[in-house]
Amino acid sequence: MWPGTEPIPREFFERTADLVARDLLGTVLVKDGLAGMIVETEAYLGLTDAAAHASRGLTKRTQVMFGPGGYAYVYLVYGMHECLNVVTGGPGLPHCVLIRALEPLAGLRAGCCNGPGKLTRAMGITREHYGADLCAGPLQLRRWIEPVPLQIEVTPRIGIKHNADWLMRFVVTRGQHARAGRFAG
DNA sequence: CAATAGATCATCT
DNA sequence: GATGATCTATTGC
Repeated sequence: MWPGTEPIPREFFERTADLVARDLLGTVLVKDGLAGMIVETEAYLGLTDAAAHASRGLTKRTQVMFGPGGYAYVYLVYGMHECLNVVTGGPGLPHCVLIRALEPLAGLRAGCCNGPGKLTRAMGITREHYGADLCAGPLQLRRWIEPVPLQIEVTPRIGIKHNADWLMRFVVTRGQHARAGRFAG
């Protein structure tokens, strides 16, 4: 399944969130028969970033971010939407990357994944996936064995109040369709 | 087409 | 008790 891709090693995630957020563009999120390519991410820089949940310290909700990278941080926003994040940084560096949009590759309808709350609903991701290992397992991130050329835009993050001028949002503006045919049939 | 309002609840103060 | 890393429908130009 998922030809042309491979699992992502944990070292990939154990870097600062800005680097991982950029490099996650073009990678593939898979679950059951569903797959989507990540085309929009945001970096949250832990204790040094007032916009990050982890900036207020270790709580029951944020604890997964204080552990090793490559695990899922899923939480509920606005009482109705779940958001999927990837833990990055590593122990002692509680960074994470919010997955904001996917380009459908398999089993997903067009327009279903252009938003952090929508993509979790489309893929059936809930708080039950809190702490799930994204390097291996049913909910998994995979990268292309052959690199994908992408044009990337960097902008401020959406919907936050603190550090609203930080350029920590990464968006694919070109190239996202380059590999879509691989999963088509 | 742009702006605004309402839904709805876990988490933290 | 207030708030929020959202989405959708509705209102107003």
